[in-house]
Amino acid sequence: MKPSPSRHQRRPTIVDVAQRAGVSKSLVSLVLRDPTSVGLENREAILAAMADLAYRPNAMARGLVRRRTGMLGVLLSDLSNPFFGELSAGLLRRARELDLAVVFNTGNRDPRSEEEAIGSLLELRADGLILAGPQVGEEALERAAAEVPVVVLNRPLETEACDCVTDDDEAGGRIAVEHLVGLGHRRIAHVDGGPGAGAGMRRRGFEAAMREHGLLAGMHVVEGSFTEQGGYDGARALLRTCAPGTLPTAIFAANDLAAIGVLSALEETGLRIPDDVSVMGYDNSFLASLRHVSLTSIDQDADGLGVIAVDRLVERLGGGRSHPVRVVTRPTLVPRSSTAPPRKESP
Amino acid sequence: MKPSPSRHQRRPTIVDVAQRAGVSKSLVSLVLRDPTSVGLENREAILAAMADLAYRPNAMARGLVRRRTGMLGVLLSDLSNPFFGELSAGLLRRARELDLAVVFNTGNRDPRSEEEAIGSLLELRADGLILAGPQVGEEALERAAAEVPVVVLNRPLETEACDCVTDDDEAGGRIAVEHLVGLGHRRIAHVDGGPGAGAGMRRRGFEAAMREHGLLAGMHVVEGSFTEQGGYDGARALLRTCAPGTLPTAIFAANDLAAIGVLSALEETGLRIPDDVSVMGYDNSFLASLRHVSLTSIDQDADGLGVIAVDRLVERLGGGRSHPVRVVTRPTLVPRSSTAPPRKESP
DNA sequence: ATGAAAGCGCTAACAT
DNA sequence: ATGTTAGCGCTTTCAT
Repeated sequence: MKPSPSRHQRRPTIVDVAQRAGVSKSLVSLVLRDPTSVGLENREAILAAMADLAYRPNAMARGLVRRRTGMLGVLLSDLSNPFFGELSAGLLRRARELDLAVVFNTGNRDPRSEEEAIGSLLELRADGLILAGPQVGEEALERAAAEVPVVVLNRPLETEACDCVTDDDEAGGRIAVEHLVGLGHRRIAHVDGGPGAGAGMRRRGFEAAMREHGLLAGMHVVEGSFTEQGGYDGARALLRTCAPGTLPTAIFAANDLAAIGVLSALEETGLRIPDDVSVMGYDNSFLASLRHVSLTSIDQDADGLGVIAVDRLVERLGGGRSHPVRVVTRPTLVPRSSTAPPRKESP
Repeated sequence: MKPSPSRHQRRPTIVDVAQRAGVSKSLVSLVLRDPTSVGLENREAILAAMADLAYRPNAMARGLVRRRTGMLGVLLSDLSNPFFGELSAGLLRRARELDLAVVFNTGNRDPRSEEEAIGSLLELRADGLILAGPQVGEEALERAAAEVPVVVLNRPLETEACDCVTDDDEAGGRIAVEHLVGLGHRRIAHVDGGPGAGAGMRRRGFEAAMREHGLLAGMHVVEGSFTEQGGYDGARALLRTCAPGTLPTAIFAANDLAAIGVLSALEETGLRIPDDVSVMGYDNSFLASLRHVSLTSIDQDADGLGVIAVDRLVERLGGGRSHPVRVVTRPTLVPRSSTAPPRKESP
């Protein structure tokens, strides 16, 4: 009969290891950090004892005294957006390389629960925070930054309290226009991302480039969001409001998800892509690369952003820098088969 | 001139709060757990002090003495698969409801790095582990289970050391066949998931149902994988090997991603969906629901699986159960527009 | 090269 | 109702 039914046994501590190896805890602790600093004989005894007991150092106890947990806290605004999946992949990979653990959390785009989520990461004593597209107010960001270094991703910031790394969304908007104009399009519409972070910049870039090309007359901007539904609704609105024959020959959506919504709305109306209308997205997520979709998109290298974020944070943690830093990455065009020159209408 | 340039100030401890409120640490500790058990006057003084200092309890210190961290460790086999995105959403939501933090990690489907990832979660002293589709050997699972309760998701298990919750993939395979046969299909192919967890069961369900319907003659099974590429390659193989006129009228892919690959391969050949060929996926991920895709799929309720996993784990943690449990959920059919009756060829 | 001792911030008996 | 005390498992001077 088992003593306590299937209870998990007390896990071995550093003292257990020390006893079994016949040394003091200090020596065991030393071996953990720098085995060579311990005499060969003792070292081997300790190593053996650790293996026998399946000893696993307690990161909390260590964190308590070291005042550093080796954990990075990450807030993702949205688990279901593939962009964040790719971001976390980069993040995790880099963190592992640096031997850091990552604690994820999300607030589901709700400012209140985001604050709670951040609070929870802080209670766990994450050494630093990476906030991807947070919706909380800047005061909340500053409060967090008063406790640990904070890197904010993909959200333009006023405050100097946080580091900030973001894709140049305005440039992205311009690149989209350049691509379409280069193809010969003159009537171009944008289904924007609504109030989401970065949406405004993409729209401004789009508008500015259109203006510079003297294409304001044929420009349309309709409201959308960063979801498939948003793109669908935006495209429907476009279809509804445009006089026949003045329909844009190209549509640039705020992100890939929305672009897929646009695709659907157009196809439902019997329009062919890219023959009748060209469509572009943003993010170059795996959705865009699906053969069935094959969407021309603007790549903001989510994976790379994750890596940069970790590196900036670690730089701060190491005390190597104390002034805030703004990193702005350049998006790039990834042409696929959803864009093509417009059909010749009148020569 | 700042004392130490932009260093983060020492964070207030329970002692700081106690001093400021003019009481002992114990009282502060009490207020943290049950405010009503403390005299009104002191309680208010303590609450005020906490607010003034922006005090945040140190979860590590607490965890050290309580022998419980309130953290759940979660291993995801693949960040980029939407299935896991939806799973984590359910997981996180339920965990938050129960006031538990979640620590994510991944081993990128590599057994060795998965073991490391699990080790890291264990060092952080996660109270329990949820492993979604792990690739590690059963001994590794047993070793982990010796330290904390472990719930394994979507992987059939021999060992009794872990709880195990999984979708009934074999039933899923049968459901797919029933749906297609009900529509009138007789020549049906399956692009399988290769060596991935659950792939074998789906295939077996498919084969069994085909046999029961006496459809073995028109059955094809080709190798694929849980990726778009796998589906694409599988469908190409099918197209290549089938004699003209004997091409299956329906294809069931191992998951949605693969189904999208199948879609692409068929479309490239000029085949129309569902007019020429019906296509089904598995997972009912958001991919399937994209209007542009609109894929009939088998739903295994990823979100719900996440909830169940947390609940099972918590049940163990509470000591409410010590024998292992197997939860098998029933998948359901979600019909969309990628399946339809086959074209009448010969009446 | 090794050990002793003093905490890290908190909780949980045990007093009062 | 409130204070005292003894750790939780570990690191880290400081001696030896």
